[in-house]
Amino acid sequence: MARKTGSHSDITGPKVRAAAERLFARHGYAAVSMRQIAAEVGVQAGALYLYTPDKQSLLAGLMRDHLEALIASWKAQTPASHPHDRLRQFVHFHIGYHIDRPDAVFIAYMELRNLEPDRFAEIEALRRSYEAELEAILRDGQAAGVFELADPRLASMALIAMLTGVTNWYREGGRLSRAEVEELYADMALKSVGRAA
Amino acid sequence: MARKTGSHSDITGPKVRAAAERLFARHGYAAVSMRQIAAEVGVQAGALYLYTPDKQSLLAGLMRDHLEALIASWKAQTPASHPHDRLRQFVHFHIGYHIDRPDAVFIAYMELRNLEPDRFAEIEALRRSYEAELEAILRDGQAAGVFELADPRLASMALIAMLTGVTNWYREGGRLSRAEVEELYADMALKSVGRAA
DNA sequence: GTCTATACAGGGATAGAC
DNA sequence: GTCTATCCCTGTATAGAC
Repeated sequence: MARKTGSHSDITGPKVRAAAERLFARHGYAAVSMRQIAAEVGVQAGALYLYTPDKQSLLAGLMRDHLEALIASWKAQTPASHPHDRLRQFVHFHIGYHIDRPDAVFIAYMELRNLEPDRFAEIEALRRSYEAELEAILRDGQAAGVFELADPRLASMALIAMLTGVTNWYREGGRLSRAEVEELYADMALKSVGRAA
Repeated sequence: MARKTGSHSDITGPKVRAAAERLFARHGYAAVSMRQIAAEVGVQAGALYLYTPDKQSLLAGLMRDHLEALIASWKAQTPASHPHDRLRQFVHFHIGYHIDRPDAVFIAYMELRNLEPDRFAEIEALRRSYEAELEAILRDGQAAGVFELADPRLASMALIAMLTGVTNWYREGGRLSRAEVEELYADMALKSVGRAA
């Protein structure tokens, strides 16, 4: 048996981050205290400062890690060759990824205003680089004559908002399965950038 | 000339609400203090309690007033007779109304979690009754054979999210005019519920 | 109606013992 | 690595003078 006391930085660090993520998502960054986070982890408030220089760094770290993992995960997908299939692939990926990480998603989209300018710019750049992936798909499809788009930038904003909104209402075990939800959104997305009905 | 001192409750009350709306939207409810609001208005913190019993009532009041005005304003529109035109009318109304009130919109969608259960239920009911207006349009269009919809409830969620997202990026005097934005969103919305291209 | 003054709880963060 | 203890600030809200 390993001894009960000793170094725990390799386990406590992730626990701190997990607790912060859950609490920030549930109550909002500003409404959560370091003491609450500490209580969730089972340590005293002062001990948190072994794992983060301050509260805001904890928030920024969660956001950065989430967005970097999101982008890396998308780029790891084998790209479908036709814009039509590629868009469908994006919809499935985006919804699936977001449904699985509601807390991280919520924080990354809602707590931006609690970052100081430098950190805000960094996180915002990550977010825009992800959005640019969708915009590229739309532009490719437009160039190939597959999509009918008056404005690819606006269309990418509209679609991202539509897709991300799924996290506001989707519940595991609800009326619609994940696969059904993904299919229905993909159908709407594809129709919205196609030729007028 | 009217005297400089005396009763100001008829003017200070609205100023308190306006300041709270601006600050809550900018920094988040939890991050804004009563002292900050008071400073914006030009009174002491204690004086705010002449206009609200507490901070949360101030928030709930802003939300309720916004949603009630939104719903009343939509119901005051002369309904277009065909589902197709009615949906287009909804898109124009929704975007126009939301672009004009970014602060109120932001608060009503983001600060729900800061309400206690009773107030949450009240505000949430208002929000759902507004969403039901869109869902009704979609169902009517489906029944009339104008729209092709696998699931009107999901489609209404998807469209509301898409439309409301415009407040995240639209800026007065930007690349696209209001009218252009409304048109482009209306086109996408109509295509998304139409027949597959 | 607004003010000053203040009560009292809780915030983030640090120091130093163990 | 975690603890207790604590600093100092800020939070909401109230009391009582004017």
